[in-house]
Formats: sequence, structure tokens, C-alpha cells
Amino acid sequence: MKQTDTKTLILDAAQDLIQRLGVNGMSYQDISEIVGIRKASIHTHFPKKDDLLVALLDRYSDRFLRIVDGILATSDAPEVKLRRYCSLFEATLNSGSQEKVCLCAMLGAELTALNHPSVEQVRNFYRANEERLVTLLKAGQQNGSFRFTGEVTVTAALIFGLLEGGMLIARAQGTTNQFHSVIEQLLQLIKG
Amino acid sequence: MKQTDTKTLILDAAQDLIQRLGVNGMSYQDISEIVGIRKASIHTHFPKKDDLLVALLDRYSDRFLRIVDGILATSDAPEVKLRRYCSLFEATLNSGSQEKVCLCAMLGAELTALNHPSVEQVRNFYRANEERLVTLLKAGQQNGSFRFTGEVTVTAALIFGLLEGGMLIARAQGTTNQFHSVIEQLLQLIKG
DNA sequence: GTCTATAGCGCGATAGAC
DNA sequence: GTCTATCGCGCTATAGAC
Repeated sequence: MKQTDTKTLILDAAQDLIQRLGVNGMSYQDISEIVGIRKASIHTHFPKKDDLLVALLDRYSDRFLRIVDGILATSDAPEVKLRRYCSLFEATLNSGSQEKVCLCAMLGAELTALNHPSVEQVRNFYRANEERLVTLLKAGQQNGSFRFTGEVTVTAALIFGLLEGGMLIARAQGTTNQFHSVIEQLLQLIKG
Repeated sequence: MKQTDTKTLILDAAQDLIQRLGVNGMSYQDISEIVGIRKASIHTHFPKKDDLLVALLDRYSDRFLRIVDGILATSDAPEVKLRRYCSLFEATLNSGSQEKVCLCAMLGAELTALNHPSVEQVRNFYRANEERLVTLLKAGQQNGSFRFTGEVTVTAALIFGLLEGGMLIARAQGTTNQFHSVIEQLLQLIKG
């Protein structure tokens, strides 16, 4: 696949637009202006908007989870792994000139306006992330570096919800620096 | 103001639609079908869609913060107050037959697609909530019922981000029951 | 205040030439 | 694979009768 693969450029533009403006704020016209192609040509690569969304979610989820699994596969301490995991969300927020939130945070808000295949993709992304967090938290508990009461699955949901929601609030308030402090505070609480 | 005030009915319908589908998923046509009025008539009460959004955010913020201030004004223990505050978000999630998220969680996601007045309204809602949480957390720290390291403002942002984000995730995954457990887990962590 | 009718726009999508 | 041209739709918004 060439670097200037049109399909890739379309996906890049679509992802950027959705992370900033939402699904309904992304149009074939917007993409065409970014990529430098006529909007009718986009239909050659993605006949329907749903096709584009499905492909985009596949790519996003694969990329993200690949990085997460890379972190989990290291020999780092659980606390370090968790910090690195959280920093992925920080990196998204600070990427590019415009502040972006996680693709699946945007789609989660607009979920009831999506069609079936993408709804399941978003849910799978959430579930996959929480599963990774469960693994990470269990390792930290056994290791003694995490000390908290209550179920591990609930704590995983707590962490993931905070990361997705914290991004939204931080972007709106322009307090992306504080988002880092919030994550550190979370780590302190988990460490007990 | 009569109970069947058309203006009120329009606001009710708009709020319900936005909490379920987002701003772009709410149209004058949708509202007209719910209220039982022609869509052109809605413009009599709210000439532009922005006018409707501004009025809706005013009403929502006033109502919500009035309830919060009512909780703060009681003689309940800080821990009880915080639990009651969090339960407001649970109540929203479980209200009606369709699951709804906080109006300002939806608007936070779509923020960059909104116009100026509403953007500030959403930011003010976030700030007002975090200010109340700061007051509550300080009282709990002095009282000895909350024990956590780090700044109070950061902890307030952590709690608020979790509540707004946790709603989105819970709605998507259909785990509204777990959202309750997440809140209890948060309280345990704050209590130290 | 509500109605019918319509203007004007942007959108997703398709047909057909090159 | 990209282009021009166009269709059909839903939307916000307005004009004018009742």
C-alpha cells in the first residue's frame, strides 16, 4: 500500500473530522476538500457512508488495541503499564493543532444515531479496553502495587469511563494540562 | 405559566431528543411530531434553532444546579451529599424508557459544532459543577470523611469527568446497573 | 398562535463521459 | 479512478392566509 493511497487519505480525513466535529459534522464534501478530490470520487472507495465508518472503526480499534497489547506485553511494573495506557488518551487529546477526543468517545455520544454494524464496533472497543484493564489491574493487585476494594471489573469501568469522559470535559474547558493531573490523581487512588 | 404551555412542551421534546440522539439528531420536524404542532409554528416560539438551544441550556443548568445547591444546603454528611450528587447522574441515565445521558455530556461531544452562546453555556455548566464539588470535597476533608492526596480541584475534575463519561459508556454497553457500582467504588476510593 | 406553502441549502448517492 | 452533472431528500427558515 502506497503512502499516498487515496483510501488511506480519505480515512485519515474522516477520522480527524469525526474526532473534532462528530459523525454528523463529517461530510463527503469536507473530506473531498481535505484530500483534494471530488466528493463523487469518494464513493468509488466507500460506496455508502456506513462503509466508510465501518472501515474507519476497524482501523482505529486495531491500531489502538495493538498499541495497548504492546504495553501489556512489556515487563514494566503494572503501575507503569497503567500510566502508559492512560497516556494514550492524553496523546490523542494533544494531537494536532485542534484538540481531539477518542473516536469512540464521539461515537458513544452519537451511538443511538448510528446504524447496526458500527454500534457493535463501538461496544466491542469499549469491552476490549475494559478487558485489558482487568488484566492489568489483576496483575497489580497480585503484585501488591494496586490496593483497592471492590470488583476489578468495576474498577476497570471506572478508569475507562474517566478517561473517555475526562477528555470531553478537558477539551471543552481548555484544561488539557489538568487532564494529566487527573490521571496522576487516579493512579494515586488506585495505589491506595 | 400553564402546564401545557407550548413553549415548555417544545423544550421538553427538544431535551429528550438531544439527550438520546444529540443536537444534530434533533430537528424541528421531530419536535413537531412529539408536541403535535406543525414545524413552522415552532419558529413562533424559537425563531432560530440557536434560540431554542440557548433557552434549553438555561433551563437545564438552572434546574440541575438548583437541585445540587439543595443537596449542599442540607446538614447531611459530606459522604452522603456526594452520593446524592452522583445519584443525580444515575437518575438521568435511568429516566424514561430510553436511556439518556446528561444534556451537557452530549453537547460536550458536539461542542465544536455549536455556536458561540451555547459553547459558553456548556462550559459554565461544567465549571459550576466542579465548583460545587470543590466545596463538597473541602468539607469532607476537614471533616475527616474524605482522605486523598493531591489538589481538590483535580479531584473534582476527576469525579465530574467520571460521571459524564461513565454515563456514555454505560448507556452504550447497556450496563446501567454497573454504573451504580462504579459510583460506589469511586466513593470508596475518595474515602481512602 | 397556528396553519399551508415554499424558498434555499447541504447532504448522500447515482449515471455516464473520459 | 476521477471527473461533471444531477437527482431526491431532509433540513432551517420565511411569507402570508386564517
